[in-house]
Parts: sequence; structure tokens; C-alpha cells
Amino acid sequence: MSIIDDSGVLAVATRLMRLSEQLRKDGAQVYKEYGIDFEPKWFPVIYVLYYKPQLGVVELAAEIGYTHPSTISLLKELEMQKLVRGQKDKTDQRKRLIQLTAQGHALVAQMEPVWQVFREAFAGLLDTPHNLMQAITEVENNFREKSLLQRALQQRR
Amino acid sequence: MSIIDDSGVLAVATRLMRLSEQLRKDGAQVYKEYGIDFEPKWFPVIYVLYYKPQLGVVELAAEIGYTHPSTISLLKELEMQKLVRGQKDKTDQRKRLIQLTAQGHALVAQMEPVWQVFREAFAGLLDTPHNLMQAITEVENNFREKSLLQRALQQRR
DNA sequence: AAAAAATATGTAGTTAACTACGTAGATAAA
DNA sequence: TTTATCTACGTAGTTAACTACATATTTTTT
Repeated sequence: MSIIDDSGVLAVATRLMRLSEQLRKDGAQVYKEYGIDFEPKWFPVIYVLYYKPQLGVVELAAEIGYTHPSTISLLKELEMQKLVRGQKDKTDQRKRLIQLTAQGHALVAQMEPVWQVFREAFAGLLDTPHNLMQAITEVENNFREKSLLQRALQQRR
Repeated sequence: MSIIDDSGVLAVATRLMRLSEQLRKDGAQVYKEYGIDFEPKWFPVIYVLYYKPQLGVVELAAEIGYTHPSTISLLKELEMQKLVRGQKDKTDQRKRLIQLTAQGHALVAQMEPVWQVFREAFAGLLDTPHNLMQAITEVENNFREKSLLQRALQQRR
């Protein structure tokens, strides 16, 4: 796919997605190899609930950066796995507060060492002259300041 | 989503996907604002065919980095739009050679200036201390050399 | 206090990638 | 030269995100 790579910046989105998918696929395999029944897509929910033990569905969605319907469908899977559970908020009947189950906490404990393995594997992979994590952060900041759309439209004058 | 961002490297895949989606969404909007009926997901196919005017379906898929079924469904849309067409290879009856139509070429001509707008908009967005494009290339190279999975398994001994 | 607006959750349907499988034709091996 | 394998393409079904809409509850406004 040399031509696409050569298109430079025009195909960034494609390349970001490709990389993201490769990493996710490998991630799934790593959990499997370590004998843990866990899908990478669950990570954001579990990780956030580990640090913020009680969150409403929408709050959780905002925290992981997904839409709430996507979050709901993740939660359904995680509830099926008995890793999280939800209960009505006493003071706001609309809200369903989500938290890790005991089993969820146990799984986190089991995954901690694997997460450490990931950190080290990523370190080797990502520690290059133009550090990817920092690059992403920088681009996210630039984007927040002025989106691609705004930048493009600005050139019309 | 501070917690996910703080998780550092563990949520790279999520962050890559998020960024990719933002860019694609803005990209679609830019074409629209410039009055061009074009979806960003079509870009790789059109761009590659512009530089390699005749490719089989599988060759094209390899060139854009997608699976061939994904490519086929893109091609169906593009054929519907009359931007590309395919014809049987004379010497190999299995192959369907894909090329831009006249209309496809006309659209490329119309998009060229918009691509230039993109290049400049991206320049502002992506030119940060840790250049994203270079970071991606570097990580892709590292990954090719040794995948995340291999790196993770290697730590087991 | 009633009406209007906002918020929290949920459902339905869409999209754009994927994997798995099947078939026809070309190439290699027996 | 027949058989086996490989290659190119296509279809069907899955997945994991999305948008749009619906409903219930809370908060704000009049």
C-alpha cells in the first residue's frame, strides 16, 4: 500500500484506523495467551470503573469517549459476564449507577500483571523519535483548538 | 475522559480510533462544504486508481490495505456512482480489472484543489513537536519488525 | 403549580469494517 | 493429462461503533 502511504497526510484517518485495529487484534490475542477471558473493547469501561467506582451510564460514556448507546451495549455484555452491575440511584430515579462486581474486581487483579506486560510491550513499540502518544495528545489539542473543518473553511476566503 | 487518557499506553487503540473518526467526520463535512459529492472512505480507492489506472480487485485491496470483501463493497458504491468500472481481464478470466471512468477522472480534477486545502489544514493540525505521520510510520515499522503479540509473549520467559 | 426544557436511559436501525466460506479459473505436481 | 493446489472474486453473516428517536424523570421557567 505504498501509494496510500505516499499520499501523506491525505490518508491519515485510514492509517490511524489500520494501526488501531492491528493493536486491538494483538491485544485480544495477548489476553487469550495469558488465559484471561477478556476483550480489549471492554478495557475502557473496566478501567474507568476501577478508578471511579460508581458512575451513571452517560457519565461513564463521557469518561470513555463513546456515545451512550455504544456504552449501553458494552455494559450489556459486561453484565452478562457478571463483571459489572447497575442499580437505581436513590435520589435520581432516572439514573442507573454502574459498578464493578466482586468478580470484576477479581478480574482486574488478575489482569494487572498483563497490563504491565502491555505497558512494556508498548514501550518498545511506541518509543520512537516521534513518540506516538505525545503526537496524539498534541494533535488532539490542536484539533480542540481548531477543528479540521474550521481550518479547511478558513482557507476559502 | 481523563482517566482513559491517563491510562497512557493501555488505551492507544481507543485513542487512535477516536482521532481517526473525528478526522473522517470533518473530512466528509469539508467535501460537502466545497459542494463535492464524495465520501472520505472512497478516497483510498480513487487515489490509488489515479496512480495505478488498472488493478484487479485483490491487488487494489492490498494497495489500500483493506480486505477484499471491504474493497468489493466500496467498489459497488463507486460503480453505482459511475466513478469506476470493471472489465474482465482478457488473459486471466478470473480477474476483473478496475479503472476510473471519465466521470471519475473529472471528479479527481474537481477534488485536487480540495485535497490541497486538506494538505494545508492537516499541516497546521499535524505539525507538532512529535509529528504524528512520522510517529505512525515509525510504529508501523516497529510493529512489522516485531508485533505487539510477539513482544508480549517474549516477556513470559 | 403547571408547563416547558433538559437530562438519563434505552431501543431500533445504519454503517463500514471484518471473518468464513464457496466457486471458477489458472498453475503446479503426479 | 489428470489431479491437486492456489488464486481471484464474490456472498453471507458478524461486529462494534454510530445516529435518530422514544420515554421517564428531574429541573427550570412562567
